[in-house]
Amino acid sequence: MKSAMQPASPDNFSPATQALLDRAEGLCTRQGARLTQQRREILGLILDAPTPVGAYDLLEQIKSPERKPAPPTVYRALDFLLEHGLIHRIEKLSAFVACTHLLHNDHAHDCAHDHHHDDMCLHTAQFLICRSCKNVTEISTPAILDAVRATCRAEGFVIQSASVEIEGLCAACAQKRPAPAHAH
Amino acid sequence: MKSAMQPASPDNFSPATQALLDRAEGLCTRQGARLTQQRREILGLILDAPTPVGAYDLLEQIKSPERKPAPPTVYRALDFLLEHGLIHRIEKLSAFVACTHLLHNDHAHDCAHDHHHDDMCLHTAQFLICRSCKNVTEISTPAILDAVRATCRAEGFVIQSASVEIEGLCAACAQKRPAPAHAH
DNA sequence: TACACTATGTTATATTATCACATCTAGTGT
DNA sequence: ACACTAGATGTGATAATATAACATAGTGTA
Repeated sequence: MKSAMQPASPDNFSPATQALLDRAEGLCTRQGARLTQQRREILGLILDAPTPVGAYDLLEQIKSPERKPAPPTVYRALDFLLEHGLIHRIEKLSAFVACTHLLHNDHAHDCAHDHHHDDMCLHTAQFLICRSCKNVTEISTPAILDAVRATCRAEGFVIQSASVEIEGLCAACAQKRPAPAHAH
Repeated sequence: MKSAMQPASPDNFSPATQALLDRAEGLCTRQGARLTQQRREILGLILDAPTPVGAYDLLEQIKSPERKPAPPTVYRALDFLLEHGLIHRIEKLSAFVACTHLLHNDHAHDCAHDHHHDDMCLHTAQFLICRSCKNVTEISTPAILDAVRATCRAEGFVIQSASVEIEGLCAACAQKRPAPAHAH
């Protein structure tokens, strides 16, 4: 009677989440890395969260009567997930979200290298952050990335990573609470 | 004999910096705000720093035998300067830089509203962050901003602020220490 | 088994930022 | 000059985020 409402702690993830975790594991294996239980759990919690999660939120969530992990446990897992492109850090929020490449089942099975290889190696990502509902949407607009690349080429700047964080109101929230047309 | 080498603490700023501070004061006045001594000092230190400065660096710098300010002193000044568009926060570095609009003397005297009004109200900024020499360059590429705006329009997202932070190697450092052409 | 390598546990601490409340100061109106 | 008010600053405590350093345990391989 309660199995459906269990907290998602020690691997009580939904089948959908498990499927994503399995995909992530595949990605890691191909990179010669291991998605351990610990990392899998952290990634699962991030996947299931409706909005970006802070490191200390995760820390609380993985605590149990038997296990009282310390911050490094979480940060190490986060570092791993970041390095392997499974999650992103939203700088403005000091919080973490799953990479959409992982989430989008569209071209499911061998999506492993479906996204542009460039984009991966550049650790590039773009986010729309809603200040009202706290939802964060990862977008992949070639136009923005192209503009960034063009600028860097012009400056002779060698890009290693680029992040675009746009704060404001998402379409849904903008309707409910439209931005005041401020006079000046 | 030592006046030229004094630490830049209690308003020992160069004439050039003083000029910028005066400009900043003008900007504030027009906005009905006051650039107090304290705020002026913090802004001066940021202007004079070669690279972005952390809040606690500033805190150390404004300490003197007579004055031992606490963190809120610095953060309050920083908040003020941010709100009035005189500085930016580099999220990836948790550090602060002067806004280039303030620095560029090109069209000097009444530059107060020279930059696009839009850009100011949007709190928009773009940075090239060199991981080698730590220099940060603020760029103002219309192409990037346009691409961002176009994307948001398409999504129905209302932009309140947007930041683009690009990490890598500046032209100078890229030559000295070229990025390894990594095999895969 | 022995070894090397990776991952995890554990304690302490560093770094960045804010809260809450007291005090002071500058401008305003009388 | 006076009192009033709003903004600015001082002060002490604490919150929130992140890392260092070193010990231990697991995993794959010769």
